[in-house]
Amino acid sequence: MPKHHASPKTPSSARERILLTAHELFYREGIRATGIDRVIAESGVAKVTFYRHFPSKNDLIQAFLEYRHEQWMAWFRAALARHGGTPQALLPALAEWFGDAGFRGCAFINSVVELGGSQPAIVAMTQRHKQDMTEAIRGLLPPPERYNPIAEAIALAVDGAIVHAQLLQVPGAALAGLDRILKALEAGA
Amino acid sequence: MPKHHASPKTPSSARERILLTAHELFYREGIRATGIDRVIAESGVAKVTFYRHFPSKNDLIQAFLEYRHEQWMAWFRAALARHGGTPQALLPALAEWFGDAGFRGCAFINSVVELGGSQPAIVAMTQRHKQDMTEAIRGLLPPPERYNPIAEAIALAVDGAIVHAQLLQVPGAALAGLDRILKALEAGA
DNA sequence: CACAGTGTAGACAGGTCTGTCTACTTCGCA
DNA sequence: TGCGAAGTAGACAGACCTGTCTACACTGTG
Repeated sequence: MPKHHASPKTPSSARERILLTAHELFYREGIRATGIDRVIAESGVAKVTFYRHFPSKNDLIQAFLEYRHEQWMAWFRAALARHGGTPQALLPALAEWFGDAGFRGCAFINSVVELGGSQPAIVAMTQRHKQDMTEAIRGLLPPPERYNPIAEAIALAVDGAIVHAQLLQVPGAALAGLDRILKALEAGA
Repeated sequence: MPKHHASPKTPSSARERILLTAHELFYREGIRATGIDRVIAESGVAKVTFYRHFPSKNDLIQAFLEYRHEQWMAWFRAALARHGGTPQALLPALAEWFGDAGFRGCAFINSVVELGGSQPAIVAMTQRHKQDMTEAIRGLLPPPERYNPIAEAIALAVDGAIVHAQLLQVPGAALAGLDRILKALEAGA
């Protein structure tokens, strides 16, 4: 997934600076591990400015997830298209992401784990994210209707691969497992 | 997964009470969401006792994961055997777990997400856990060697199902996806 | 009985966290 | 010029957190 670089020279708005900084810190370190003072310090805004744009940390978290969803889905769709737009395109596309030095799994899974119990909005946003991901996967399948129920199984396997790449820190093994599953699903279709 | 009930009447040791309480709270609420004062209050020990048995919160976390590993693996193996010991046994076994009111995904995935970045020991324990889970799955497969490489793919799909059951909160859909993958892998074998 | 081990209750210190607020500056517009 | 909006730096309050410590009680053993 391409990084969105806010160049230090870009006269971006305070809100954008906060959001980009939070995105980077929340994804890299964890939401609870990142205090708002750190976001404030690294985005170079004052506390009053921070709270003017985001009335609470929860507001920032939700903005982070919305931003993440847009960015990730755009990358996902583009990467699938770039690699041929077939189910097999999932492998090189995910390989790009897993190979990224900043890869730390799925921001939505991570957020539900950290905060899903206390913030239902995060669960809802995650469900929407996974639905959109599944629809993107469905778009890789050939037109016959019988393929359509497979999209959910593929999405499940994709999330399994994401989690394995994160936990086991061997992206190649996760991709091999996903490859085998994809081939089996296609052969059985 | 069967709950380990420490009856209020059981004269269990302080250490055991702490560990069981921590297990319940950490799994249900999250590790970071559970302060040690809460573990102390709910296990009915004094702070000195707590720190005598667990020199730091990190020690307790690791004990929690070791305990969880033993309990979960014992349940997993027993459930697979109870349901016939074939790959298809994964479905009713996981259905038991997903249907449990206290289900909140895999404690190891959750712990890596919450703390994996700052505690490498958690990552290592998680990797061992997933390895043991994969070996238990491998034990479901028929003896021919060619089946062996499939265990990793099945384990990946199992973790995908666990995560989906947690995120989407529709256990049936996750199990249906896993079922389709299992059938495809068996048919392609 | 004395001692060690194990337990109780809880005060305390210092750190981190989220959110409220003061005081001041800069910019754009009427 | 005056005003409102948006920005700056940072103090402050109260809550929560982890870990240290005091004082005392109980039990088992030599």
